[in-house]
Amino acid sequence: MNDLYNRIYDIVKQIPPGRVTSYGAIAACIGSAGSARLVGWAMNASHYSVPGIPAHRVVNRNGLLSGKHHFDTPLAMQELLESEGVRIEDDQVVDFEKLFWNPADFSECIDYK
DNA sequence: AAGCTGACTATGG
DNA sequence: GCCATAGCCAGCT
Repeated sequence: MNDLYNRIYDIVKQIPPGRVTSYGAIAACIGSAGSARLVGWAMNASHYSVPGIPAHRVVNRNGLLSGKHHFDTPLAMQELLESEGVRIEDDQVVDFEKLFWNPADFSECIDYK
């Protein structure tokens, strides 16, 4: 239900392919705005708790693949993103603003059930 | 129990 | 425009 992690998982799982979002957006979505770190921490937890979390679609506000080093291989994140059509340049998402997916835009966040 | 760390962000110099 | 500092929550040592 409304566990912090569950909200994050739910949002991240809703990220469409070829799209990316930022930790801050998710944090704001779950109501823990300012605690973007929790999102990253939750991602790390989900990594071994709930597979199927496209953490590679979550990058920092700069569009940088900050979490790539936490994947099985540092290149896994980039490979996955490129596989979805997202171009990566210098560990950074190209056209990040255009590919940015705002969870609040779908209102599936705080307003959820 | 107390302190540090961390896949962040915003502000200030 | 880039480097340094502060604020934030949760988990781990």
